[in-house]
Amino acid sequence: MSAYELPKTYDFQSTEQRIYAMWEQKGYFQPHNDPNKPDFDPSVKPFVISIPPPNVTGELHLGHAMFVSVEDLMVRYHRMKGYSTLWVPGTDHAGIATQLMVERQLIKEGTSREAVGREEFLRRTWAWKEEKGGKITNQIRRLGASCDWTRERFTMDEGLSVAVREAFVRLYERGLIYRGPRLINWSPGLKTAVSDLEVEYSEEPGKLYYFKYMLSGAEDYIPVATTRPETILGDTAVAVHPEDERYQGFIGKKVIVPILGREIPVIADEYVERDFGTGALKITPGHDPNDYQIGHRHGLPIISMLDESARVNENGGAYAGQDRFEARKNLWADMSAAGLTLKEEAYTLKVPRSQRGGEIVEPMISEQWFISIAPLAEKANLAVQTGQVKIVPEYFEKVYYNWMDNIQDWCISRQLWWGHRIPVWYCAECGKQTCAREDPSACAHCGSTHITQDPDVLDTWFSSGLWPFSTLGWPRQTPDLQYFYPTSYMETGYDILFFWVARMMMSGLEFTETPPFHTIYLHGLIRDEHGHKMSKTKGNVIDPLTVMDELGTDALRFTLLVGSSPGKDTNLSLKKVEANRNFANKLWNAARLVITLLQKAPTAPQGSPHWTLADSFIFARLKTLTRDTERLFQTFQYGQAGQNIYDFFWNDFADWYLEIAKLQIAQGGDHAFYTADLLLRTLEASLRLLHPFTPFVTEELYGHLKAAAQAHSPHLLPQGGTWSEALITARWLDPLPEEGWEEESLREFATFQEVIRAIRNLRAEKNVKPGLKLAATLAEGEKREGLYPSLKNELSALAGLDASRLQIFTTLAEKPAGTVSLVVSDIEIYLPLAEMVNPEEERARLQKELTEAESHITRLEKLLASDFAAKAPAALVQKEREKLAAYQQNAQKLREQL
RNA sequence: GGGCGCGUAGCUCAGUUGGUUAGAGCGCCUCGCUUACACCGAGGAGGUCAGGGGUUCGAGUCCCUUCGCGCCCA
Repeated sequence: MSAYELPKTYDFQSTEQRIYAMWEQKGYFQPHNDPNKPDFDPSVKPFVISIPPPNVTGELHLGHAMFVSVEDLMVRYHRMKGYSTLWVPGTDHAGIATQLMVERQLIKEGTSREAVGREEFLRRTWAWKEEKGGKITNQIRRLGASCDWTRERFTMDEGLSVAVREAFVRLYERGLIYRGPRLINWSPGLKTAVSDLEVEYSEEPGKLYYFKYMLSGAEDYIPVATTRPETILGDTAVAVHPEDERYQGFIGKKVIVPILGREIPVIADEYVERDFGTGALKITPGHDPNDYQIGHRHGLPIISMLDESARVNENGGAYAGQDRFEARKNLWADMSAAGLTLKEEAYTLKVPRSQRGGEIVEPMISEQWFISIAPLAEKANLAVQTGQVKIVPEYFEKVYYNWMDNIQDWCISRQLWWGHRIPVWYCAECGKQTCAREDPSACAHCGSTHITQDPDVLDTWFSSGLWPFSTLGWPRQTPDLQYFYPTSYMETGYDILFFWVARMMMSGLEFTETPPFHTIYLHGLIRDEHGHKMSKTKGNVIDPLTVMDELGTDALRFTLLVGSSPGKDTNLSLKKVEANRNFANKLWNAARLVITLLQKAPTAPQGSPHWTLADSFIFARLKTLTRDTERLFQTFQYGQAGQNIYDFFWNDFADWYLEIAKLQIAQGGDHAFYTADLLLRTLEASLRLLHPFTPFVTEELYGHLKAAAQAHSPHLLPQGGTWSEALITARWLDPLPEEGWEEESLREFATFQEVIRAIRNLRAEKNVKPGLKLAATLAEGEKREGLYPSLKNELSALAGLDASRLQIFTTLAEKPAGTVSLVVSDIEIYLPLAEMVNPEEERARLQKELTEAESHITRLEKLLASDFAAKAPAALVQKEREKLAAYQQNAQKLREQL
């Protein structure tokens, strides 16, 4: 017999790349039922996920590792279930980030974006993308992502650009896109508009400045407080609360803007908080969103006092040309000199900072493109309300509604070069706009050829919003689009629910008249082991690539998937990953043992199987596991599912069944054959259930197990009867139904485990030498007559008894002399340890057990005498009655010992 | 200000239609290199499930409330 042997530890480093290459090369990542091929069967159900496209400039971080782990699990599960599974990968062009990167390179070369010009800049950006853009996708491959790389997309690809163009033109034609001056968030560093969503408000120490707004033609003044004195230059009113007695007399009068000397009105508005500051509010509609609205209500003029670099412009009088913070200092100093200041107070500001780079953004009036979003939002809201689209976890539905109900028009233009250019041309002669699917050569209104295209590009999220259908070929009705769309799940982090998911919902409903997916699964964010956000400054960043190098991809994936639940943040520690590396090794070694054992078994059975108690136990447990796993997968509780499989494999299978199986194999004959058969089936089933979690080690072991089994015997087959070419495409193990015999086997095996634990416990307590085999006498009780004699070997081996000196009786008339007794349920065990123990201590031990049993008896008697018996489900009551009977028997046996 | 969530063993967390004696990993204590695994095995200590009230035969789980913490939106 040529022995099939495995190395002593699982070497993930030599395995992962090889396995991934094999999967990809064999085409397993592609849907098995492809609408572009002649044998396509439209009746086969597809399962589709579009990847949340990472930035093409990106580097792998744990957020990526998380979504890849979850999505790959979903995809592998459905693939094994027989769906025609498609996971579409790709990247987005990340307008700002990519442009910055290329600009930085240009600056290093001593030139600049402006110097090389738009065309050359774009050429260089594409060159950069071609050269370096593949990095993130290769890193995603390392995570084991089983996406169809033949369908990889990029938001700036020709096809996706056509989609963007089509979407823009359609919205334009429907009148949902407009251009105009509005208050937007401006990035002075990047010189572009940024989305409201891309602004974070950080609490920072600052000051509240109190000063005088002098009444025109009088000595009186209104005290006003502000956090940003420089914006005084753009003030167009002072507002007070209409019911504020202090300022009643001022309403309708004029006040004078400090230093500049402009006259502005005092207005009354209920927005003003009387308790804040002085209760009088300066209004700067050109540089504050709330003031902007108040300005609108009162028809106030809007003054922009900053230019695109956030320097004071010509409206700032003497301060023109100064930076915003410089102007703040100077203006305040001048006001102070003029006797217009009152005081300064420490105050915590909420400073608006750009998510990218942390620069302080400036609310400014600017000419931008917008989408009238309300009509789209309404449909998107309805799709969730009607249950067409489900959000997991459910409580995020409220967050979604809340946002949709308060949605603001979406500013889609960016003053960048890298991105989809706005397809609108302005005519120099008639002044009208031409918006077209194909680049026009003449004005659509007057035919003039003097037209110029709008210089702006679209927000990257505009193209990402089309992702689920643009990647499948939309607006063309491709076979992929027809078959794979709408997609199935949208899986991503809850932090981009608004940025991206909401926008896909709106775009999908608008352009394809269907929600782009039926389920939105949101995972939480990953924090460090103490729940802190990871950041470079804190130095607590965990790099997934390093983790994979050191502990293996499967360990990282399993850690991210298990112990986390949907929508909740996960704290990751390397300790956990290490524990799961150990689990992978446990799998490896259990499989190694199974392979060794099955080669020791006969190659064919002689008769039909006689299953032992241990056999029944492990199979019953496996059956329960298959049912639990299915239920948990269907309800998105992947973490719990993984935990269950882990517990089953390590505790039930490795710690208990394998130990017993060694003995059963050693017996030889049919017993050995059927043990090998069950070992194989249980292990193979475990590999299938685990494959979506830990694809590499399970695939590798599947290969070894299959080869070893096939080499040994044609009769050794997996549950279900057939081997698959590879585990990735093996059929999922469907739930195994209960047949009625399981409960008793499980109960009896649990008692057997307790007997062993009781003996081990006593041995440990009494410091019996580990190698010393004890004699023992056991009374198994009438109801299980004959069971323990059949377990003699197993009991001896596991409890450290000497099988030749182990006597088993049904009942015993009297206690053997010189022994210590143990009682488990109604089983009595006697060990010849009398000389090692103090009789008083023994009595105390037994008395303690009796007291405990009696307290249970009292509790259960009380329970069964209460309303419980009448109102609780009958099966439950019955169970409690049985428990009571068991405790009564146990107590009886204990009393006999005392 | 509006909304959402969390508080379970020393640490990090599971615990989903309410139903045994509330679990895991790590850490801790005692043993043990028994030919799958020391990335291991055996045994053990450790919890008023934040506090209070309510619903129920029965509450970590449902409701109310107090305290503490976090997040999102204004």
